[in-house]
Amino acid sequence: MSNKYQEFSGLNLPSIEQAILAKWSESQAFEKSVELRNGATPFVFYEGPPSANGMPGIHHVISRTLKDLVCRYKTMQGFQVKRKGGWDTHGLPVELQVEKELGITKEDIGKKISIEEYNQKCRETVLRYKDKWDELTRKMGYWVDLNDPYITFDNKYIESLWWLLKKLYDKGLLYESVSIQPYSPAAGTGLSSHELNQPGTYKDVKDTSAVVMFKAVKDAALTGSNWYKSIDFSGLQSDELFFMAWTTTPWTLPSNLGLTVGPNIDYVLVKTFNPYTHLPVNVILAKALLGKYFKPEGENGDFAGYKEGEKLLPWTIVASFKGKDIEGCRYEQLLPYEANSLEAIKSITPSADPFRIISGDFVTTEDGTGIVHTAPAFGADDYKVGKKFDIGILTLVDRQGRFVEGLGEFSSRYVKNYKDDADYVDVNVDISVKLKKENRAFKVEKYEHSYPHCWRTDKPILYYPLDAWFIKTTDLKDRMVELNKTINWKPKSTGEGRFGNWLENMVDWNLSRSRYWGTPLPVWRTEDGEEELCIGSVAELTEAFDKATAAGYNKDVKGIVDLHKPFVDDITLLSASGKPMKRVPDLVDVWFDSGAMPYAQWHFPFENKEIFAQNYPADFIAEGVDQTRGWFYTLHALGSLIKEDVHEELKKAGIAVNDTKYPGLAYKAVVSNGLVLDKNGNKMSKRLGNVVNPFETIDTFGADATRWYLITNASPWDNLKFDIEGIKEVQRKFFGTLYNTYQFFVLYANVDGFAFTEKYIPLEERPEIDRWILSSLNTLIKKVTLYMNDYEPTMAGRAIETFVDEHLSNWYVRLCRRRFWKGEYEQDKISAYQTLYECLETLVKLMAPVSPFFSDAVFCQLNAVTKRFNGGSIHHADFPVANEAAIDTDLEERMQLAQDTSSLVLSLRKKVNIKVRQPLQKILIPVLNPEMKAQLEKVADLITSEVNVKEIQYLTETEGIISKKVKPNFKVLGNKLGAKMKAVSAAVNNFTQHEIAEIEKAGKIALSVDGEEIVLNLNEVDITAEDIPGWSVANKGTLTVALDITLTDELKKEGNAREFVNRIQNIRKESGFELTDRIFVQVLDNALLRDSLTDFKNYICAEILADNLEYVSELQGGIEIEVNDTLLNVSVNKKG
RNA sequence: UGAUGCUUAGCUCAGCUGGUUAGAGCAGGUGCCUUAUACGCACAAGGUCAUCGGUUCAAAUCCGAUAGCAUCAACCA
Repeated sequence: MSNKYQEFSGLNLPSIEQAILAKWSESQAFEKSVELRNGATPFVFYEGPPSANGMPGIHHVISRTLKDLVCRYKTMQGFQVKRKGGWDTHGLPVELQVEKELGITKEDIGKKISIEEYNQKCRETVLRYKDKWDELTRKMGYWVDLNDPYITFDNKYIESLWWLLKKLYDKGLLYESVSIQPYSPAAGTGLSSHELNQPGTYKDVKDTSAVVMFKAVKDAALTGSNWYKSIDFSGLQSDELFFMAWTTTPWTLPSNLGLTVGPNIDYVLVKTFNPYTHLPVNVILAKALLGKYFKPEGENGDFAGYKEGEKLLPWTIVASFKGKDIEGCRYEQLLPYEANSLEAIKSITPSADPFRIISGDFVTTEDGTGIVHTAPAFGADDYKVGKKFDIGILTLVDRQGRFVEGLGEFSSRYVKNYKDDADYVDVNVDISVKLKKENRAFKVEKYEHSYPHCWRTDKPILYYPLDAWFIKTTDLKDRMVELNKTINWKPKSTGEGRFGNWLENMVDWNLSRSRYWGTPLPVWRTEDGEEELCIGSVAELTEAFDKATAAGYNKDVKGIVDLHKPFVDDITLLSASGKPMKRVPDLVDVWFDSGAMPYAQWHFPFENKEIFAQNYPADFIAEGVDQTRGWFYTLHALGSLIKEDVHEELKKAGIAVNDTKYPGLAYKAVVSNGLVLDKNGNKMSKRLGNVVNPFETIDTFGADATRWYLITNASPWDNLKFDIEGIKEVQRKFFGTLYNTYQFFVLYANVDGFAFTEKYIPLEERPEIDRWILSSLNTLIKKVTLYMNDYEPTMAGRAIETFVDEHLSNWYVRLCRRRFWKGEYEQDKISAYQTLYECLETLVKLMAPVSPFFSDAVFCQLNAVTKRFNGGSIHHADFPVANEAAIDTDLEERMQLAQDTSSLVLSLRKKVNIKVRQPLQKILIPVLNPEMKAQLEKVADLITSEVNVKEIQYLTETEGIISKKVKPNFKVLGNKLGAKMKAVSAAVNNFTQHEIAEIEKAGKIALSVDGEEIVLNLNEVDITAEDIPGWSVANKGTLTVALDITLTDELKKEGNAREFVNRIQNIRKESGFELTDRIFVQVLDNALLRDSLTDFKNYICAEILADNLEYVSELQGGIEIEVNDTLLNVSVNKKG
């Protein structure tokens, strides 16, 4: 083992990473990092399963970086973090891809290709890019266990899902019902929301819309109501009242069963004329929408003189009332036929009580009339409100999109032109015409709106009642809302806002999908639907199967091999009464697959109950924000739904269960990261060609730089504008700086043989600057730990960046350089080495979670010499813990003061064009209080050497020398004075130097504002030194610095000497001399510089390691150099 | 259409419970190679804090409206 630190041969992150990757795999570093924490408190992480049927993109890198860094951090903190990987394998995208590749459509399945072959194809396709995913996982340094991943198509996985479904079924939480879903009559199929979200499905179309009039029935409820009694019928056109409702789909009118009003919306009764029939009518509509139908100039118009053809409708408001006042009123059916007779309605829904005014919150006064025509079969809202008020349901359109028989002249007509019939006559127009004629239409017009179309047939879809299976999530709503409050959401607003609202407005989970490749719903049913059986395990199925087989069924079925279609569909089971049962055709939503992963990944409850018990719930999960209503929801919903069953199973296994440990929560903390956009803020898409290839990025810039960039550029939950330039900057600025600092350390540590073998020098024996950087370092540890615990890696990373750049590299190392190469190897030097070593070692540990490669490389190279840590990788080490005793805030403050002072002096020098190499005599600093002076005195040496001045002069008694500025301390005074603040502020700003001196001396001053005497105390104003007349002054905050720019001959000479040294050093370097080579120098005598060189000869010789400096009158082969505008001939030679 | 979030320098981002010179980095500008680093350092310049209104002595910050962008949900009379 070498006792020399290994130097990097240039900063090449990708090649460093390759070496580290090789080492990791050879030493099984990941596995070891988990094993080392055996017996430690587990920190549970769930991997959201990616789908490997597509290529991974850069957005996967950010979410996986986030997951990885949390897991690595927690591991370093002493937790055991197992990370079981997983693959999402079912679902529509897989099917669509297979169909595309085979060139088939859904209709061909079961015809051109058997379901068995089709599903086989899906199974093959689904892990197509697994290799690519594995490669990315490896290269980006994502530590996840891919040796034993959960795979959602696995029989065991499906069996766990069946167990869950059975539990829900037994509790009555799994039920079949009708739901209103997008349906394409042209294609004869329901559409998933995914299909509805394909680009181009929403098109602007012009449809015939109608405002129709429903005639109120004067029954007891109506005439007995308060609002009816309030109407003065003497002024009315007639005693007929009409409710006006608007529709863009007149074909739904025969199926009308109710009218919905907003309970708190204001409605009015208006007397007027029907613009088509010109008959006098009284209509009811929302007050806010009057303007849509009536012109202001028609109000209280000439009723008597109104005749046909008159453009202006006279109208008068007769009465006003709220929606809730008319709730329950009845109206006459608009278009009565056989098919929608009350008998027909009752035959479907015996309890139905249709043709009433009902109320719903979804009603708005944005458009229409504020009264919504309600046909429960053809709208989700309609269905819901219809069900609530039990008005029945009529589906007078068949699955081809045709009216059913029994609708008179409309029977059998297509409600939209689904067949591309050139002679198609729009039935909506005919219905409108009929209503016009019957004095039942008030306004008919073409209305343009966007309407969804089937992506396959391009025909308009309609909303249609279809059978579907649901999970009754609404039953558990309160629990889910309560539990959500205990989840640590990052960012918080997503949990409270987006997710919280989603929970508040939750509807039952529509679970079923009419597809082929997915988890089958384990429900078997007799043909008449009377008997049903839900299967909860393979054992149950086997038993039932055997029973049915014994009864003579399943002759051609081999047995239970695969829980997918078509195999399970071939299985016939026997009902309790001995009838055959077939499986219902539905599959379950793939979101159920992923939401069930906490259980199914361990094949719970069939196996691994102890493992499950230790790994539930998750301490942390992270995915894209698009998963809020996806995975985050399904995990949460299932956690709530299945709580008691989980308790029961764990108890059975003798595992202690309580609500604190298993509250029915699937995860305790969740980070939802934003999207990755291109550098212009556009979404990345293949079409635009702005997709960033993660492999290229990592190969070119390294995973560390990429990860660091992704994490520090923006908070994970903000959208990230991905710009390659940003990665380059990170590489240069951050990794470059750290690299140089390491190389610097190694350069000298190798010379001196520093191996941290000397005993740790106590802080109080170290110089100020060492104590300062160690104080800052420990402050940094505190900050980083706090941020990391709060899932704020961005803040953590930025804090590390600042430390490396501003504190360590550009202050500590810069100021301490001499200590490393000058002098003997004794206490001060060792102190410097120990300090810098500690900084480097701690830093790489702090950054290890985010940049796992470079940190490990540096750490191992440091450790190879010092062997302070007994282990193979930084990821096996413990995260640094801050040493409070090392933190000295006063010290950090005064070092800041030194940095600020230096910066001000440099600024002044630049202003007057005097370079730093030219020494100056002094700077003046007005000190406002003794503390400030004391602080400055401690760092005076640092400042003077840094800015090359001889001394600092402190100004305490300042009246007359410097001019001061005073301003009110708004925070303090604002509270005290309130409204008088403005006047006082003006007065204070006008203080003379004398008044400022007075308040400083007396500690208070009285002033008269608006005739009132107000006493100001010293602590209520901020006094700063602003200017020193005749001096060059700069200030920052309360710090003011003046620079004496007088150049005496002495100073000039010294400046020349320094310039000369600089030139000689350059020559040394150019000549390739070793650092320790002694030289001798000859200078061709020059009158202008002679004094400078003689006076500072000793200094010069010491600096340039010259044994002698000779003045000669003649010089051959010399080099011409320029020293402050004077040319000089010198020769520099190595000695010996 | 709704919910949520965002809008601060040319670009990427800070700015805590309101307090008076709104901060960094990059790019651009100027100047600097003192034995770590020119892939660097220093300095200076860059702003109607999206717009309008309100609350307040005081608003980038709190409230309301508008516009634009984004995500999700929906598109319904």
